[in-house]
Amino acid sequence: MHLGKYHRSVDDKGRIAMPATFRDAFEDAGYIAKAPGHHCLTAYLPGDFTATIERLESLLREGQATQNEYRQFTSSAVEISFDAQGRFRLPRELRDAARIEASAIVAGVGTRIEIWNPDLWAGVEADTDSLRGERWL
Amino acid sequence: MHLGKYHRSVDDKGRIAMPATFRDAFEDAGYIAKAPGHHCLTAYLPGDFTATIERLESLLREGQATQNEYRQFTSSAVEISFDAQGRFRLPRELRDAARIEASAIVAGVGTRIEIWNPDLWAGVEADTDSLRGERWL
DNA sequence: GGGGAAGAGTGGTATAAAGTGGGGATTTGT
DNA sequence: ACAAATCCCCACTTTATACCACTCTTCCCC
Repeated sequence: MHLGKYHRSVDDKGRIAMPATFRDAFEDAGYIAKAPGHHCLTAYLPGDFTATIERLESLLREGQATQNEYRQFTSSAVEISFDAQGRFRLPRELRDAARIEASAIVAGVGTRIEIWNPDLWAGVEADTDSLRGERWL
Repeated sequence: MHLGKYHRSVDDKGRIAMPATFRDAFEDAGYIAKAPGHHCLTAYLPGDFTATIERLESLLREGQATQNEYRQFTSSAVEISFDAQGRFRLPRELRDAARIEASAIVAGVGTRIEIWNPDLWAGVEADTDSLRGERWL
């Protein structure tokens, strides 16, 4: 399970340091894809990614998902690897899609890890309307 | 598995550079055919292509596919090879069929690789009606 | 509490690889 | 024989990758 929120710089080559807490879960590789709606990016452990793809392909065969849905998800995804300092490279295409420039928020969101533009992330924290913790605390 | 989206120029000789990520999977050769509906082209690894042909022939025997379907697919296909710079040549016939001119999108779509006219690809990405990622993420 | 070691985050440089454009010889078809 | 298409090199620009260097924090251990 992934927890915690980290602020990271993004240099002009698109390099981001994966927080050390998360890095150990990746065995030298991982995947990044646009989240539906493109508000942020999602980072997957290798196993989680293939499981997600298989779930989507299964829906595709049953006619529950469309070819364009499959195209959008797979074509937005990239495999990442880490350099000796634990950084990975975020292609410009993905940075632009999530409006990420000189810095980003890397957040552990339980089952997944998300990468946000800091200003957009502030919007998540400002959204108190939907907070109804009394149902689950 | 093929992932990622790449923009490529197509010169007046019909040459396209296969993205390096995909190129390694081809052992010096591959196949390109019109996708059903001809919205785009599909590139196959040698093994995937023969498997696709065999699947189609199997459907043909069972009466699930027509002879014209078989004719169209096989006759549209061409074998490709790569030059020293990793480029392959897209015959005019196929470029015209997919409305590809001076540039193209090469997209990894999981089990296959597709080649699109950039404007038509924009239509794929604009198709958000079908986005219901909550079912599989 | 102080000193040292180890790890985490950031920045820069050098080298290799990828992508693009073009020339000229050879082949193909008319 | 001629024009068009194809193939095989070569050259250049941009981008990615692998290293190396430095700072700052944290964590031991004395």
